[in-house]
Amino acid sequence: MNSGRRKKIANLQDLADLAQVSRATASRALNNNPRIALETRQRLQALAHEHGYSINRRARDLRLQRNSVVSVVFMLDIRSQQNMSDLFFLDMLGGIADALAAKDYDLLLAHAPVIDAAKLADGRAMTQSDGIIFIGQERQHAQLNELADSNRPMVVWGHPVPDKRYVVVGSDNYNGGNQATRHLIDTGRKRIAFFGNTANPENAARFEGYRSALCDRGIAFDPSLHFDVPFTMESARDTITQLLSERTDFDAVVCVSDVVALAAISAVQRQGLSVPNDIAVTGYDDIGLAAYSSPTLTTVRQDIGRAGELLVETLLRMINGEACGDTALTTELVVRESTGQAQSS
Amino acid sequence: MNSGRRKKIANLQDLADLAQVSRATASRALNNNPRIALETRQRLQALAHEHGYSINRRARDLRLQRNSVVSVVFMLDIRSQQNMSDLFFLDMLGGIADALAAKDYDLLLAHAPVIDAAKLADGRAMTQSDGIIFIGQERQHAQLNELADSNRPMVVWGHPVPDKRYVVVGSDNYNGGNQATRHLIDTGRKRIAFFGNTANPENAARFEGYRSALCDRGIAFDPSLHFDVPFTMESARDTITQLLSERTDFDAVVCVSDVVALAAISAVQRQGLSVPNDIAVTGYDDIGLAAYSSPTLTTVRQDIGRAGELLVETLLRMINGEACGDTALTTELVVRESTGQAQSS
DNA sequence: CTGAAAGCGCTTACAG
DNA sequence: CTGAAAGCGCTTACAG
Repeated sequence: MNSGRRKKIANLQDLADLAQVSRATASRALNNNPRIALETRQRLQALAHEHGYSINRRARDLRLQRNSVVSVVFMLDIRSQQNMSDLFFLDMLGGIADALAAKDYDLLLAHAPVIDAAKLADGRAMTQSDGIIFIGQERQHAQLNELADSNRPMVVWGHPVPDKRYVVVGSDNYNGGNQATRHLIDTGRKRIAFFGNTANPENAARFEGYRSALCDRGIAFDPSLHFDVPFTMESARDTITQLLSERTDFDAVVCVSDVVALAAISAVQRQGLSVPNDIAVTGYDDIGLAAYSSPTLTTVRQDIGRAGELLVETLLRMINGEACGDTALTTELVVRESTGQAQSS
Repeated sequence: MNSGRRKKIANLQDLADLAQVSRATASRALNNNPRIALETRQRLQALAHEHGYSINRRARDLRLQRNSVVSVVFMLDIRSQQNMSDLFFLDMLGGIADALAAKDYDLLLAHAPVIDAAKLADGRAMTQSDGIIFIGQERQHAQLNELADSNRPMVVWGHPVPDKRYVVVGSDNYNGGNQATRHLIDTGRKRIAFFGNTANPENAARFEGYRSALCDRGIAFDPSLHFDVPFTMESARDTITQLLSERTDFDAVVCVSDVVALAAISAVQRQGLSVPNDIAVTGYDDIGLAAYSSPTLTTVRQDIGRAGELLVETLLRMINGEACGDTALTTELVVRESTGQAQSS
């Protein structure tokens, strides 16, 4: 008759005592090691479950010299709702979380709006994880390169910049920009502007796609139709409103993001013009709202949940010592109301 | 002459060897223990920094019998952009991340769209962290109660339900609903509808605030003006469009969220009516887009970054053994274009 | 098929 | 002011 049967099982030793086996056997049983008799394994596993015991991962990982942790570093300021495309990143975060969970890795979330390479290199995200995923490459390229030199597994969401020393997963930005522009040309637009700041590598590639689409269709590129527009909703609308009050000698605009596109639509409408009748507009990202604006937004979509998975797959391969190349996700043009057939000309 | 001066410092022993002290002294020095000579401390700290060594948290935490980890469980499906108010949660996540970092806790992110109490109770989020923050109370109240019985520190973002056994931090929903409704009455609206599903406790409280505002101003509550509307943008617009085709015998509507409000505006406009001239609309949350819709949206705002901090503060107090009560965040009405003064009547 | 023992990297009471 | 030793909870080569 065992007394104290309901005693709290706090560690492997307690469980082993209860089952009348050694700690080693208990460990093997819980890890389903085939060297242990099946019956013993099942008995131990049932016992563990019954008493709500599960292996202490901290101790296991210490012993196994690993972390089972992947850090995700958000290099955007997520504490401001200005940048609507953050929504896009939440979706990606969900994809990453699910993919990591499937591989039994923990997701350590770090928020580092301004990346301080030296500080980050010393920090936990870097030193106590098996690898890192960086979200929001933006203009922090130099610091990322610096971190890459530490030779720890890392992968960055963004666009491959020529002298980068890290692995990148991102959208096929060139093709995305190209698709949007071709669609506008094909629906009869003649003077197509480009809205967006091309200091950002992703935007620069979208811009290249735009230029070559024009070229392919025999339309001369007019540099005066490239307008630098801020990335946030707030300033984008002001800038575009200002711009439209000065000139509207274009019949379409390719925007670098849905946020910018929505700002553009709003500004065009305030100017008393119609989208798409007077000016057609395309976005990029296909955020949830794109299907619900008035008019609904034609945009370049990518499977962002899949992007999260891909980031994880790539990182895990690197953790396992494989060499990995960059990946560009396929883009797809989603045609909605903001780009109807050109009316005149 | 030390040879191998650039040898990799992998642990405390290496550092101690290099500095010609014992492991114990090295440990105390890095933890800035005043029992160690100041000079020794500084020397060791400099050495650690120089060689890029930092204490292995896994080992430290194992020894210290703690985790230094807080789990954040997202009970929403973040992998779908339908629910625009997710944006709201990303912002909250930022607040949580920053508050935890300030307290030297790691943030373990778990995505559990459908919460399985039994599974979660066994899982890492629960067993290997010092406490848990749940985001997205919604209708998972029963499971949360079940988890609460494990007596582990946990705090939930949501609304205090009568028989709950967990600590809640949330918006002052009653007051929020009340503010919005009073504002509509004060600007001359007579027949004010309510859009939203009140099975959700937060929404139910907002509804109560709406009802009592009517009552206070001597307006009879008309149950036929309460419409159940789905929470997602997609279905909300369809439902409201359908609704408006049947009846429009109201001149204002209090919506349970900005998402619903934006859907409502869009549906009203499709009906050929004007917001706010024919129907005024209020939202809830003040998501980034609220300031950029057409018309811009009058809504109930709460300081969501502060909400994140509050969740963390509360949880940390519980981890330290304090008993904690619920907290309701102050709400603030932000008046924009969607609720101009009533034109007629 | 199972167990005794060593050791992952740390911290701290105890001793000096 | 500093060190030797024990131990946090686990896993695994080695031995039987």
